[in-house]
Amino acid sequence: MKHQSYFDLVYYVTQQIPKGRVTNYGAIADYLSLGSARMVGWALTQSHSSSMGNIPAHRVVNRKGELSGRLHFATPTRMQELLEAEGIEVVNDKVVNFEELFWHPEELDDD
DNA sequence: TCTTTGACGTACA
DNA sequence: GTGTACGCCAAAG
Repeated sequence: MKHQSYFDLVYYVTQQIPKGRVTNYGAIADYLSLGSARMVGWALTQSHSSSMGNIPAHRVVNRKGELSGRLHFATPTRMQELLEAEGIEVVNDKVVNFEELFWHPEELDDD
């Protein structure tokens, strides 16, 4: 690891999110000490420009578990489709059992 | 350089 | 529960 922008840090953490789990912007921002959840959101807007490319941004939702960033995907329904494909229930653009599926960066529960 | 905006979150009326 | 205000900090115009 070398000097990396908060962008890369956000991308890295986002990629660590286990399949079928979700997290929110505040958790990542706090874990990386970015100081603002907006930095996470902003980084994800540029996720398509990241060197890694495949950033599972669909696993990152807001504090309410709402798919606030769905409009930034290829299609507004893309985010929900990806979540449902991982076994996550989405109703009315919100994650069902969000608290149960919530994942914290510190847990790093691989598998 | 200044102003506005933003995939957020918390506080308060 | 809803609406408004503010903090946070970076990018775009």
